[in-house]
Amino acid sequence: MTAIKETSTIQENKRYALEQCPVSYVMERIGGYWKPIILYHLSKGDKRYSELKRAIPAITEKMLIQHLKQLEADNLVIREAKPVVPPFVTYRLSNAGIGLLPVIEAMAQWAFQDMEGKF
Amino acid sequence: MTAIKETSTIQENKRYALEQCPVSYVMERIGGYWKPIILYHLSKGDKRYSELKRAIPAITEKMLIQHLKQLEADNLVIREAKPVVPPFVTYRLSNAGIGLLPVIEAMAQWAFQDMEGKF
DNA sequence: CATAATACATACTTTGGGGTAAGTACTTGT
DNA sequence: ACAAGTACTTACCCCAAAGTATGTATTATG
Repeated sequence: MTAIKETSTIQENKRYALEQCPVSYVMERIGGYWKPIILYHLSKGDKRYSELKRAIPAITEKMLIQHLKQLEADNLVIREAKPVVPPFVTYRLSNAGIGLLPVIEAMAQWAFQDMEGKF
Repeated sequence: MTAIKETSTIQENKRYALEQCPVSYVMERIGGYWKPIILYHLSKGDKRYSELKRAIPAITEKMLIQHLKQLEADNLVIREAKPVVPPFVTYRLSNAGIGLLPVIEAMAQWAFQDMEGKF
């Protein structure tokens, strides 16, 4: 989970951004290549780890759990593991994650309108 | 404006993300450290280049125009330059940019709720 | 005994977004 | 003559996010 140098300018700017701008605050949590896609899939229903993997063929396993862990740490998704073998792990949106649905939907709406040249 | 290697996996994945996920489509356009902040400021009214600079003290001039150019190329902001000297350049949201306001507001709402531990 | 399936972990490498620093053109004010 | 203000541009560097590749534990099944 890649250690972070606390002194770098980029980290200070990140902090600045988070304090100044609610939009940055959100981006910090759902940004990156894969998090939006994962959230989009989970917004359509709970999914097992392997289901997500199959649903997003282009993602590597490293990226998948890395982001799932971060989303879990950020309280956006909840991990549920049944103590069986082979493992059975389900991911679903938390309350905070569900709270993001209006954002997700607003984005989707804009995206489709923009794609169709509506602006 | 940093050349991009067209063959890299990361670029292919970006393309994949854009095609698969409307959320990624939006993030591609408003992502990064500074774009959200710039948009947030412009959402409160048109601004000159120097006004933006003063409004966001932590940003460097390189980052500021770089992102303004990208936002312009992405049709989110409109640049208007009066042919006077010293230069007088104004930036404002385009129709597509204005279309993003619901997204911005949904994000802001979520951010403030999350900050106050509402989830 | 070996392979498959599931859900990860971890060492190593790449790359592109962001940062630093300096320069440009043109005019007004002192 | 020189600094100050405005809106940029350009060359160079760094590092954190993303990618590659391989390994782990456990049990069922042929």
